[in-house]
This record gives sequence, C-alpha cells and structure tokens, in this order.
Amino acid sequence: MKVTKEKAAENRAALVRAASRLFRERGIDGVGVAEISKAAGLTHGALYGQFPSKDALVAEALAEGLRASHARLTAVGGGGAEPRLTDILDLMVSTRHRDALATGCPMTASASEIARQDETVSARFVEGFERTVGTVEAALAGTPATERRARALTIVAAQIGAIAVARAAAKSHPELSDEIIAAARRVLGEVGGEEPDGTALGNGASPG
Amino acid sequence: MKVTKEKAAENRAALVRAASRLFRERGIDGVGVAEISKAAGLTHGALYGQFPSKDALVAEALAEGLRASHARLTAVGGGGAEPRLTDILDLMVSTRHRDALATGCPMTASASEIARQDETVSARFVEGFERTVGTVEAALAGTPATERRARALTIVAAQIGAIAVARAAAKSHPELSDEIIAAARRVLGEVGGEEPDGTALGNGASPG
DNA sequence: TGTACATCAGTGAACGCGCGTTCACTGATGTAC
DNA sequence: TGTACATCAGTGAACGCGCGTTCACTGATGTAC
Repeated sequence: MKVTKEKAAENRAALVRAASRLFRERGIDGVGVAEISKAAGLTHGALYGQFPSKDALVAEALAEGLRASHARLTAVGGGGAEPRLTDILDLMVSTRHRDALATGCPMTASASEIARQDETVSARFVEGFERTVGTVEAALAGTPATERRARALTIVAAQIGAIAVARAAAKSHPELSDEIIAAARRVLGEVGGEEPDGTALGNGASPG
Repeated sequence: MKVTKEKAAENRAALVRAASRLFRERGIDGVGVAEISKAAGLTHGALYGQFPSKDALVAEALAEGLRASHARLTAVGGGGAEPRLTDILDLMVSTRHRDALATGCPMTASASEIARQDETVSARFVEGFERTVGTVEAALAGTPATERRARALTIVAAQIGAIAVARAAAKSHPELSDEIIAAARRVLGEVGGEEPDGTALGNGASPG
C-alpha cells in the first residue's frame, strides 16, 4: 500500500539509520538486507524501492554515520566555538568510545572493511576523514603551520587505529585494552602540543 | 584416500596459509571454507578433518599471519641485531605495505573485524600485538624508560590505523592515501625520537 | 468540495546461489603377525 | 621380508539456512476534473 511522501522519506531515513548502526555493530558483510529492513520496520522489498542495491545503501549509511559522528565532534566543549584538541581526544580516544560500537565513529568501526568496498564508499569515507582532519587541524593552532596537516592526519589515523586495536584486545585482555587507550590519549595529546602533564594548551596558545 | 602423515601435515599447513592470505585479502566474512580448501588443493571435507570449525581456522590463520609478519619485522636492517625504529617504520608505514594486502600485517588487514570474532581470536591478536610492541619498545632506547611502552603502544596502534585509512582512501583518492602514509611515517618517527629532518637516532642514542 | 482513477510505496513469495557443516564412503597407509 | 587388515585423511553429495535481488500484486495517496 502506498504511503504519504513524508512517511516514505521517513522510512528511507529509518533504513539508513538502521543500516548505519548495524554495519558498525556487526560489520558490513555481517548484516543482511532482511535484518536492516526489519530493524527499520519494513520488508526487504521496500528497501529495494528506496535503494538500487545493498552497495548503494552501504555508501549512504556510511555518509550518514560520518555526518552524525562529526556533528558530535564539533559539539564538544559546548557552544559554537571550534573544539579544543583536549576535548576532541577525550571524546575520540576513550573507553566510552571503544564501548559504543553501534553509535561511535564509522571510520573506526569499519576501518579495514572500507578498503574492500567500491569506489563510492571510499569517496564517502574520504569526505568524513577530511572533515575530521580539518577539525583537528584547527585545534592545532600552537603547532607550526607547516606541521599542522601532517600531525592532524597522523592524529586522526592513530585515533582510528587505537580504538580498533583496543576493541580487538578487549574480549581477551581488557586491562591491555584500557592501557592502549590511556597511552594513545596522552601521546597523541603531546603530538598535538599538549603538555606532557596533561595541561591543555587550548586554541591559539603557543607551544612550550 | 588416506595420505602419509607428512602429507597430511603439509595439507594442514597449506589450509592455514591459504586462509591467512585470503582473509587478509577479502575479509574473514568475505571468504568461505570451499574457496580456502580449493586454494589449498583440497575439498572442504578435508578442512573439517583438520579443524573443528571455520572459527578454529580463523584463529590459527591469524596466528600464522602474525608469526610471518613478525619474522619479517625482526629481519629488517639485516642480521641478528634488534631492528631500528627507522627500519621498522620504513617497513610498516609505507606504500609498499599498503599495497601488499594479502601478505601484509594481519592486524592491519583485519583491524575492525577481529573485535567481532570470538575470544580465542582476540587472544591470538594480543599475542601478535604485544610481540610487535616489544620490538618497537626495544627500538626506543633514546626515549625515557617510563615513556617507552606508552609510545610503543601508540606507534603500533597508529601504524595499523594509518595503513587501514590509507587503504580505505586509495580507491577514490590515491594522492591523499600517499600523503597519509608520508605524514604518519614522519610524525611517528618523531614520536619515537627520530630527528624531524629524518636523521635516524638509532638504537641506544640519546634524544636531542 | 466531491468523485474517479492513475500513481507508486510497500508486501511477500520466489529466484538462484553460496554459506558452514555433516556423513557415508573410498582407498592408500602403516601396523600386526 | 611378505601378507592381511585396521586406520583414518580425504572425497563429494547432501543438509538447512540466509544471502541479495526480482516481481506480480495491493491499496492508500494524491491528482484531474
């Protein structure tokens, strides 16, 4: 039965949200279209009315997850101001982020799987990655301008690696998992110009 | 038909090697037991004579890949001496490693998938991870002892993240992919005490 | 505003296919005499 | 050393199941008059 245009748009959004969540939780290959449709309160036939293929939904789900993740990132530390490195790292390199598979950063959740998807998915990934790198770069005002981008690229890649590794270790060695996160949090702060004792330099401060 | 004990052991090793390679290339969920068996020159029935389940093969394939990968790591820079950080990073954070999916480090190839496997797989992962961290730690003689482990943990996690991200970006943005590797190579060198101009401090040198 | 009907979002059965796993069978190995 | 036979590694058909995708159909929506 036909539904209102508004309801159809809602259904489409529900499919994307369910897919985004389930892909992060159980992997892209680990979730089928039937389960995604069911989670969105629809049948798989409806999914194929909205998307030409699972691949197309994968690309859109990734874009949606990256958008939500970046919105959370720019919101840290309150109001409209650019977030500080300290707040970024506290959000991204934390046990809380490690334990929030379904709602965390999709780059981290699907790091090694994205390389095996098609070019569209790679392009969506790069958009989200560059957005995050830009936000980190803006938080590195204390770092020489020529170094900022290289350090921001490294910090974002390292965040992704640290959480992925902490998740892989968590099932058998939870203490090691915690140690990895604590170490990466501190060392990446230093890479970004934070004082070793944990003092935040903040935006626009000069390095010691 | 029965085969010699020796041949049976060879067949088992061939299954593990084929699995290790294929899992890295196309993901753990992306490769079936039939294909692994065929690549090893056997049928899937033979696989179940050697392993109780695909999960058991996954754990063994990961262990084998980690062993091979670590052997390559300790061999860099020639002879029996401990490898230097410069050599480690040149091996691990390189476009060559990025492009060698099937034979590269299995932690990188399967970073985000391992978190979804069972505890045995997590345990094998941790063994390989700790071995690599130990090798990097030994290459950080110029770093204060209290900092060595935290930096080694971060460097290894960041290596994994940098290659995973570079692979994800490669399909749509090859120049960005190269840039990520170049940045991570240099910045991680600095984290490990390398001079910013690229001069290697080597083993036992003191930091500038 | 009220009626007639074309549109089309969503349903659910069906498609071929590959998945992980089981099992009766084969036949060379390797042991017991 | 030669023969008889138990062992067991490997084969391949078959299992139930879930995969991604297609399609004839349904029926409420929303438009044309």
